[in-house]
Parts: sequence; structure tokens; C-alpha cells
Amino acid sequence: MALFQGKKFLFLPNCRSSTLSFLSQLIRSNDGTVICDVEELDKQMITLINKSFIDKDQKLTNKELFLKEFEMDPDIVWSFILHERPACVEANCISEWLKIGKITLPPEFNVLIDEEDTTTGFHVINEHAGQSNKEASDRESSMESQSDTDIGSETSHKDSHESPFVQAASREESLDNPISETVANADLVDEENVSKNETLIKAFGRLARRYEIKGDQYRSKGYKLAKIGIERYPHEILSGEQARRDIASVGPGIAKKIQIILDTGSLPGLDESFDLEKKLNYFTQCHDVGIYSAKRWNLLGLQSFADVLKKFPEVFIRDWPILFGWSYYEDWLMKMCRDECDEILNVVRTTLKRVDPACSAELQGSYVRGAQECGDLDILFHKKGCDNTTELGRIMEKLALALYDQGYVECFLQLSPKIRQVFGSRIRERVRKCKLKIPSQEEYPPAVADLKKYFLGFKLKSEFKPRYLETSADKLIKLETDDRFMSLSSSSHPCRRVDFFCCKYSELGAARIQWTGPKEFNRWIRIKAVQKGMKLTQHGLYRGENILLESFDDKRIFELLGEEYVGPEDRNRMIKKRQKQS
DNA sequence: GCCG
DNA sequence: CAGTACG
DNA sequence: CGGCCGATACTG
Repeated sequence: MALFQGKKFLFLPNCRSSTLSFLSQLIRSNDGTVICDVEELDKQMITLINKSFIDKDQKLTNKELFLKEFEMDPDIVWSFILHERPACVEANCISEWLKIGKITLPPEFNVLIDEEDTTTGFHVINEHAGQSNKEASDRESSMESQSDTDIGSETSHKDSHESPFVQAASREESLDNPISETVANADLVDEENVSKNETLIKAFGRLARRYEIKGDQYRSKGYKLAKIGIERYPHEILSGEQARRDIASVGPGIAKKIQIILDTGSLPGLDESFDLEKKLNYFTQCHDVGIYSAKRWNLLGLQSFADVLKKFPEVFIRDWPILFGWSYYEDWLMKMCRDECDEILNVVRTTLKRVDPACSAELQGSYVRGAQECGDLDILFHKKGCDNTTELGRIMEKLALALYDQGYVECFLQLSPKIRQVFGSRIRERVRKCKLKIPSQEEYPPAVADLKKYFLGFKLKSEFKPRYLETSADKLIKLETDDRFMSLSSSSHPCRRVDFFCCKYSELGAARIQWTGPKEFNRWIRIKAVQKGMKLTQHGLYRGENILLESFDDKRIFELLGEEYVGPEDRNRMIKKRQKQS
């Protein structure tokens, strides 16, 4: 008890995120002080850094945003830290200390800032400094809050009563969901407990997939949400009833199945059509191949894209983007580290400056949610005062073409007339590559002139060496031998998916909500809107038929929906149902 | 499948 | 229109 | 029981 008595703590950049406000409550419950005013700054204090700003080398990242997010005057606070060098650790250490019952700072505990550079960042130390990256990241996710006996759970329950956002683990698993992400500030998870839920997670992932294939999208969704709920649940599940009580989206049906799995170790019939799922999965992992095509092909006994090519050559002429999905099949399943995202954004912004210096490019998607590995890059374009989407569309087109000229853009997945003009030859090259006859007079329908989105294949120059996290490096889905001949993938110089979106300046807030995601969060908040007689889209929040309530200010949209604002990094923690009280 |  | 894609 | 995201956006 009173572990933190007499100790002062400073949260940086602030303690507004749900995780950090939770931790600050833990500090106060243990007689510690949380500094809220520059007057209280103290050289003896322990500085707690939001983990979203610490990369896996334990360095500060995204310093610009970091400083911008300060609750107190950033100048004063930052110069104090540079000058006094208080101990700095990642915020999650709090839960670790409470678990082990003491505060452990590494011997060289105030080595924090590489003073010669305040721009590229400084080292943040924690107990695991010096361990290998793998070990460090394993331990990161294993940091635990309280076991459910003490202050921790009280506060957490009180919280969750008022908020649909649960202070729980964010731990997206990559087995069944290729779009999963590991989030920087994943914390408060007991790896040991959670790993025992793995069987359940896998089972419901499979069931979700099975029903998706069957065409029962809603039953599939039921399983998917339950799976997400279990992934985020920070304790070991001991009974179906416990899960039904505590976890959103676990109802009678899933509770029953949980109990069966706990009792017998597996679910009858679970492995039945596993082979079919694998086959369909192989096809649908290709861009532009959905569940209908995959099912159709599978039904006809086709095993590979080469088989499809023999049977339905027209498909690859008509749905030409599949050719690129096929060619970059393996590359596009590989995730990239944040530094590669930064580099791509850098290239895009540099070119954009020449195209239209007044236009802004802003990263969205899993990157802004703090994911350490991103499956693709989502870039939102907007321009102060510009509500003309035709103009924005033209800017994006010009930008994409300029990047194509420079050799960054490898392929386009949509065509404007101009893009078809320059890119058509590459399409024909792919068509020839799979030994198809090029239609002599291709009578294309009139391509749309001002597209609002561009999906691109993008390659950095080969000097850039991509890094991969250990976790994703293994068990990749690879192209079948028969299909390899079309591959353009290269793990040492991979092609990436980059998506361009644009929005009217007046719709910036609504667009940010849309493109920040994640998908489940969007669906959840849109349902909220409908329940309150409103409608939320990427264009804005509306009441009734067509009354615009708000589209520019995302915080105001939350407010109008009666929801507390939640930052991007916490939108992974979304959960549909309040945690039930016991 | 779950939820209201 | 259906199919696929985006968060 | 009926609804389950989007006045999505793009393609053929």
C-alpha cells in the first residue's frame, strides 16, 4: 500500500487518454501525486511517457505531435526536462510497479534525452532496456494492471459504467485477421491469462470466417465482435457465463460454445471445412477478389489463379486490377513499420509541395491509431478553405502522376482518363505476361475524370531498407507454385498499398473520423448516431433528412452524439456494450 | 451470432 | 444493378 | 421479432 507515497509523477504529453487517466487514478489511489501545474515540476519527479510516443527502440517518436499535445506549457515543461533530467519511463511501468510492489528504475535511470539532438528523439528507459527487441515487446504486452482484487478494478468498473470504452487490453491477433494491428500503447494485459483465451479467439475467428463464406454476414459479424471482445478481455475466461457477463457481444449462443470449448478442449465440427476456408482465403487475399468470385472459382474446382486464367481468361482483362493484386500478392500481405510510413509520407509531401503547396496530406488509418505495423497507408488530402472536390481530385491525380513519373508509384487500381493514358501500357504488359491476347480495340467505358480516391501500389527507392518486426516475418501466405510466374513481389524491396482520399475542408472532422477508424469503431459510432435520430457519414453528422449538424470539428461531433471524445489511439478499445456489473 |  | 473496396 | 455502417465510392 501507499507505494507511491511522497512521489510525484508527470504524464507526458498529458493524461487525457483513457489509459493514462486510468493510470493516474492508480497513482492517486496509492498516495502518489500527479503533477498538473508547472509550479509543481520537481527534479525528483518521475516522468511517465505515453507509450504511443515511444518506438520500439525506446526512443521518442512524433515529437511534433508530442509537444503539441502537452497539457501544460510545452516550452516550460520541456526545458525543465532537458535541464533537470528527471527519470523518464514509459507510463505502463506504473502497472508493472504495482504488480511487483516496488518502483524499479534502471541504474542509469536518468539517461533520457540525447541532448545533442532534440529533434530525432531521445531514449526512454524502462526495466527492459538492454533486452532484445523481441523480449522487450513480449514484455510490453504482458504488463498488467491489478489483479481484480484491489483499487484497480474498482476504478475501472466505475469508469466503464459511464463509458462504452473499456480500460482493457488492446491486442489484435493476426491469425485470422490480416488487417490486425499491434498498437503502441497496448498495455494492462496479462499475457499469461490472455494466452489461455487463445483457443476461444481462434475458434470464433474461424466461425466468423465460415459464416462470412456462407453469406451469413450478420452471424459472421456476431462471432467477429465476440472474438474482438475476448481479445480485449484482460483475464482468463473460466466459464461461458463469466464471458457472457463481462464481455460485449457474448450472448447465450457464444457463452454455450465457450463452455463446451473449456470443458472438452474444442468445438465439435470446428475443423470440418477448414480446408475450404483455406482455399477461399487464398483467393480473397488478392486485391479485387471477393467472396463471390472465390466461391465460384472454388466450386468449379479451381485451385490457383493460373487455373482461373485457363478457365476464365476474360476475368483478367475485364477486372484488370486483379492482375496487380496477383502480381503483388505477397508484398501486399506484408506489413510495414512506422518508419517506412514516415518515409512514404515524406516523399508524398515533397511532391505535393510542387503540385499544390496549399494542399495538406495527413496520415490516417492504423498509423494514427498508433499501430507499430501498418498494412497500408491512408493519406487524407485537404486544403484550407477548399470545398471543391473536383479541384482536390485533380490535385490528387496530378500528384499521383508525378509520383508515377518519379518511379514511386508502381500501379494504379483506378483509372482516370489521363492515368489510363500513361498507365495503360503497364496493364498491357501484365496481360501479356500471363499470355493473354491483348484486345485489339479496347473499347473502355468513359473513365471518371475526378476521382475522390486513388488506390496505389507504391515503392520507395531501393536504398530504403524495410525493417520487419519478428512477429510478422514468419508464416506469410505465399503464392502457390503455379502462380509464382506473375509475381512482382520482393521482400527486400516491397511494393506497398497507399490510399489517397480527399475531403472538403468543411468536412475535415467527419472525414478524419471515417479514415481514422477502425472499421468497428465507425460502425459502432454510426449506430449510436442513428439511435439518436442522426446520421453520420464521412461528410458529416446530420439530423433527420438533410440538416447538417457538424462536419468540421470532430470533437463537436462526439459532443453532439453525447460521447466523450476519444483519441485515435483509444479507438481500438471500443466496445459495443457496457461492461455489466456483477 | 447479438442486441433492443 | 452486384461485387469489391475503404475506414 | 427485425436490424445489423455508409445519401460511402468505383467498376463493369
